[in-house]
Amino acid sequence: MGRGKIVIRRIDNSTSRQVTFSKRRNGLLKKAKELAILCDAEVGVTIFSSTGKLYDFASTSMRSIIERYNKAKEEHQQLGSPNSEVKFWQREAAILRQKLQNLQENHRQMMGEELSGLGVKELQNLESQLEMSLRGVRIKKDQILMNEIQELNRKGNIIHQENVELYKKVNLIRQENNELYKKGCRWCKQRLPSHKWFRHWRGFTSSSLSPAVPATATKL
Amino acid sequence: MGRGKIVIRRIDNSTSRQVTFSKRRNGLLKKAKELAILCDAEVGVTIFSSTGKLYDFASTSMRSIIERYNKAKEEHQQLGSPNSEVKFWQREAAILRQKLQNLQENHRQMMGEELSGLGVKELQNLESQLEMSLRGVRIKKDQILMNEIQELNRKGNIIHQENVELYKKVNLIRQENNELYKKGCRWCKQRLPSHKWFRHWRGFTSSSLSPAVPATATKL
DNA sequence: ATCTATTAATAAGG
DNA sequence: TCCTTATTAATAGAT
Repeated sequence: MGRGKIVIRRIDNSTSRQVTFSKRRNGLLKKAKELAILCDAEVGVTIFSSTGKLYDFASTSMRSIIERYNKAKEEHQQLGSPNSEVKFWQREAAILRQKLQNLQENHRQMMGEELSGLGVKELQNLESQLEMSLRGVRIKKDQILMNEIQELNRKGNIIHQENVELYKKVNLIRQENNELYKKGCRWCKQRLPSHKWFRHWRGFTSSSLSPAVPATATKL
Repeated sequence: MGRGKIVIRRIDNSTSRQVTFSKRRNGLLKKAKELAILCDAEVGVTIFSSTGKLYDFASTSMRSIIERYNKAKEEHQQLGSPNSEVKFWQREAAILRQKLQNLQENHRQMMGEELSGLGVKELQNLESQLEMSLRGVRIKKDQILMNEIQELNRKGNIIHQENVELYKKVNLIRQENNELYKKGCRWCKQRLPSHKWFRHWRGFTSSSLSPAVPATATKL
């Protein structure tokens, strides 16, 4: 798979050996990953270059793979390990692995995967389960959305009320203003033309407005 | 590098997954060997199939590779050490327990349980996932049902054909009968009234009927 | 298991 | 190491 065919034998030229190592190492690691994903396998690869540098890949963890490897080889050789504690935890792990696998299969079917091998009856059960779940999820979602709408309406009403209050206050103050304008400034007794009046006048005291502008009004 | 392009994602169909595993496992091991030879590297590959079967390759020996790996990683916890082994399996069990818990939570949500705590966005994702699954399940189910209907139709047609053939045969034999009746009994030369004729006559030979009543006709 | 069309890996060269 | 390209090798899908 290159410009020419090669024989599988140590590459003499150290530069091309290094180049080939780099390419094929990447290729091997990639293929290992793919195998693990495609086929749901636990795969570990360990590579030491001729210069002693380490490259590795583990679909789970190298430790787990090495332990599993040792265990698999152990079973082939010696069946009697004296350590009962280790055995206990190994059994525990095996049980959990089994449970995980069962649940995973179940879950995959709910995800609509791995449906081959199921009969009509099983598919019907799955279908109604999914329908039920879907109904539940939709109800929950709608509930949340309805609550949000309700809450928004509530806040809207409050704000509307506040607006009404503010309008009243504004009108009240406008009237007061007009009266003051007619009388002239109560402090300096001046009468000014209407367009200069607002600059001259010092404004409302803060206490005259604040009750109508509560903090909630700014939340939205 | 096959008849079509594939995405690297777990293969759903267990048969093709098994076939692909077989092919790619061999490919990976071959490539590992080639890398070791071509580039003078120390290479180890460990593969556990999803069914737990072990496949491995070591250019030198797995023990040597593991030891070198441990040294390189500066992990001096020897893997045969019983003390650390217990700890390893304890951690392994804890990890599996955690995974199981996570998957369980996920699965429960897909079952429409434990929905509180989810936001609108998450609920929407769940909803569309469920819709997708449901579509898949229904398609699968319909497929099976359609196939069954087709098969029944096929069988129905075959039986209908057989019926037609049988009718022909019956008519033929009825004619033959009539002729025999007119001529009188060929064994005893008697002529009997029509209503006594059938009792008298010994019946068809079995070979005259059997070709028209094949085994398939009784299958339904 | 075998076949083969197609894709993926990679040898050679820069 | 990266890029390009011609060529071989791997393999997906079918049988």
